[in-house]
Amino acid sequence: MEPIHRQPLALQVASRIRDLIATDQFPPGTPLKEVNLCKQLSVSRTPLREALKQLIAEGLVEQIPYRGVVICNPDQASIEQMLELLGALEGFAGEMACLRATPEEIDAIRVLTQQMHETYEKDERLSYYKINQSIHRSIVEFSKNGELIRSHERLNSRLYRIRFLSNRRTDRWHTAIEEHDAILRNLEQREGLKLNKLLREHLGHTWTKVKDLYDS
Amino acid sequence: MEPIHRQPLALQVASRIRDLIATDQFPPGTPLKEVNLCKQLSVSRTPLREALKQLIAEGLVEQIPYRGVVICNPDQASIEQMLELLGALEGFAGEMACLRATPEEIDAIRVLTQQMHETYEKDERLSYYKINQSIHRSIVEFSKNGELIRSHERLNSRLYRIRFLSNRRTDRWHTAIEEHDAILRNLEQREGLKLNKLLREHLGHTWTKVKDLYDS
DNA sequence: TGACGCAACATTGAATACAATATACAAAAA
DNA sequence: TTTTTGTATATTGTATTCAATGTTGCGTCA
Repeated sequence: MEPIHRQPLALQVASRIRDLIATDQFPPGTPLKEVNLCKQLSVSRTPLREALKQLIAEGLVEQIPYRGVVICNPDQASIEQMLELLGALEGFAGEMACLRATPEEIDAIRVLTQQMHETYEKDERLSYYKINQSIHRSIVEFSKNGELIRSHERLNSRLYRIRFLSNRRTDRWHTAIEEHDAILRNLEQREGLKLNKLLREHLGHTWTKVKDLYDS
Repeated sequence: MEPIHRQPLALQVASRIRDLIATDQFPPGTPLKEVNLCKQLSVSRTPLREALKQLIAEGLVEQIPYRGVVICNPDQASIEQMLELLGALEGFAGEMACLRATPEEIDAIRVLTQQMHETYEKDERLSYYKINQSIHRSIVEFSKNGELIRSHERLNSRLYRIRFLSNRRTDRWHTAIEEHDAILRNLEQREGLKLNKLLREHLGHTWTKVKDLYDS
């Protein structure tokens, strides 16, 4: 029988702060003062500090001894590296998915890709963004490798904000859709190596989009 | 001038426990009682708890609410998944290293590979193991991707113990050496794709070694 | 004899209190 | 006026205390 999952306070606090970062309510550079946050979240310092430790381990915030923790503001170089790694992870996941995904699972990707087209027609940015994330996350899940899924999840959450910001630019939208069609095709035909390459390039394009954002 | 790096107590505690796990002084299943550990390490519960939070985030230990922390005992399936991911990371790192490693860095790999041969001649297991780790870590470093390096480091530390245990078996030793020669050759000739494949297979063989250990 | 319930104990979760360290500002000296 | 130094204050690091929860064992009753 399914056991009941408890949620220690520290975990709840951690995910709350994670959301606040992802939605840019705590933009990079924001100092996280313990006593302030304690009041705002109405918890004591102990669970808050444990939550912060977790976020540090995830790389979302950084800590300087006796000077508190601040939201990380990754520079261009680290973002490029993160996206490069994310591409490698997704590419490999795609390759494994070609071996391990069930036909039903591939159907799900087909549906999502179709929905993505619809958001494009209707010019619905936010929906597009979310569906795009779903597709990528699903492909990774279909690799059936739990470690890979977790690594991807962690890294992706660190990039959530920056990708969201870069999503506003319209330039590459159409190309991105075409790439997703190609991704679907190669998954259907279980062309692992090609899919790997495709996904890596896809993430590489994301980097150029982000770079534009920074340069402008 | 080089700033002085401080080491908060929690970090020191974390790395100490990490070592104790890697060297099998805390074998899987060991329950980590807070008050006991506090006495042994002579720190109070707060920094210890923060250290444990970090180890949980790294996946070395797991926590059940109100029931404490125990050393993880990954089953065969998770070890296989971890090694598969490690192979993907190292493979990709190798590919990038072919693009980015300097001739001097490749020389360093050459030297290490030579030393590895010597340990084989002299039948020095422990040295072999350490040199092997050095080679793999170096290749990852030469990818010049900090995120990749950190991810690899984290995952590798979780596998440290199990790989160490499987190192005792002699069966595949000679083959492993030959594979390292091939790895060196492909790095020298900057054959990124081939090196990627090679490293992935190399880690795949590690899995069969570990599997034997479990099955016997 | 076995099962149930209760109570005492052990252990973790959370909050608070205290100590160590860094920063900011003001006063004094050059 | 500028620099330096000392002190006050804010903030984090660590220890201790209190509360909540889980477990174990014993005694009683069927």
